[in-house]
Amino acid sequence: MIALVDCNNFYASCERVFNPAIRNKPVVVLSNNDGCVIARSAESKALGIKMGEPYFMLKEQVKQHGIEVFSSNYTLYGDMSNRVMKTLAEFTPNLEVYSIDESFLDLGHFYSKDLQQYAWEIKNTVFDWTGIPVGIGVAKTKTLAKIANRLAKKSNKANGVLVLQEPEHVKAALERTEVDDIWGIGRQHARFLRNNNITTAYDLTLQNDSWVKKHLTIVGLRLVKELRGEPCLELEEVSSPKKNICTSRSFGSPVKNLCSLEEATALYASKCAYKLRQQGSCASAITVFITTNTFANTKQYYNSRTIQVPTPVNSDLHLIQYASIALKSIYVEGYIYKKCGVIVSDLAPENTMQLSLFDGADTGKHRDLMKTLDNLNGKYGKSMVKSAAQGKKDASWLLKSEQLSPCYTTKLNDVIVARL
DNA sequence: TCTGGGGTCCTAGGACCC
DNA sequence: TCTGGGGTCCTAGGACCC
Repeated sequence: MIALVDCNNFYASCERVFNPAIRNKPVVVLSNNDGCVIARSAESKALGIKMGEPYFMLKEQVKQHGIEVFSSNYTLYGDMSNRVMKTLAEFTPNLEVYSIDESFLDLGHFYSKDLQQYAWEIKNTVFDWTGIPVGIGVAKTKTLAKIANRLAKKSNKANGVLVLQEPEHVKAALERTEVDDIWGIGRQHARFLRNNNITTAYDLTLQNDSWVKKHLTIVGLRLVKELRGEPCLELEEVSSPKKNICTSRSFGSPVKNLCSLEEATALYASKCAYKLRQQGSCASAITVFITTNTFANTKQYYNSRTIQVPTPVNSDLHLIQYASIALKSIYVEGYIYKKCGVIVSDLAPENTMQLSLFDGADTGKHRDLMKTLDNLNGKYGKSMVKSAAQGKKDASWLLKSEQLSPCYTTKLNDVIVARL
């Protein structure tokens, strides 16, 4: 049996743990740049606030209902996530951390225990140890566990924990689940299924395998088998290294000049370089893209450029150099830019790197330099030491984060300031 | 005025090989 | 009218996830 443990309204719950004054108030957390709503407490959902709603369209409601608004604080959420996952690891030797707020737990070894009771023990312990409320669904496959989890949260009777084991319970759950709500069925496939009179998960399990494969590909067929109780998706306990890494942001205020774009590109290139080093990879291709604001009624421009490099790299300085060349080749004056980003691809492990015969990249020197840089920044705070190309920390193009909460769990200084 | 930022996998079609 | 039979690799685009 597999359990899916999912944190309720995760970002909003994180804000509440350290701020008791907002525990019974409606809370929303905004996307980067304070753009739109990405997390809502139960009270905010009840007010009808939608996922992805632009914040500027919400200001009246915020005032009217006293909604507590927060910029997203990924330092805090990442640390809280670690605490939750560590707690979950106490309950099983086999666990897959699926996202920042979800984990699959293999409960196969506990068949003799009462699963319902065990799930409750997990739920209560996570809350006691971290302050984060979770929902738990238990079933024979990952896809069914997802369905159980969803119903666990919806049903008053289940109250956050649902075990689907008996065939009649599984069938009832499938009949209560619309195709749109199945994990792995997105908008397009849901519309297609509805057009074919398949409206519930149960309907889908009755379809013929070859028809499913023809229209929903092999991915859809696996999904249908999982719904029927046949496991097709393994628990992935070790996360495999990323094949692409991207860092991109919208600007806090519109950008026209090349100089600001260069600073932003340098910053994102160095973030990509850091992520590469963290997973022990080097990149052979570096892409830079820039775009105007697609929502605005102004002249639009989008372009990107990919540079293949002779020797794979993961040094800030190399990445920044290549990214700058790419940027200059696509920059056109006269547009108002909203966003840019850096993508690194063709990744290879750094210890099996193929060196170029004609390239004097000084790989060893850069490796030592980056190790020192990472050590210093790890000890004294990120961007303590950085390339001058990244510009100053008060640049106007930087993200808007006007309602940021303190990093309660990772920065002592933040907490002291907050208390004062 | 103001609309996020990451990822993965699959398929079809083209170019190429013998 | 008829015009082989395998393959591989790459890319773009589409679908999905959080």
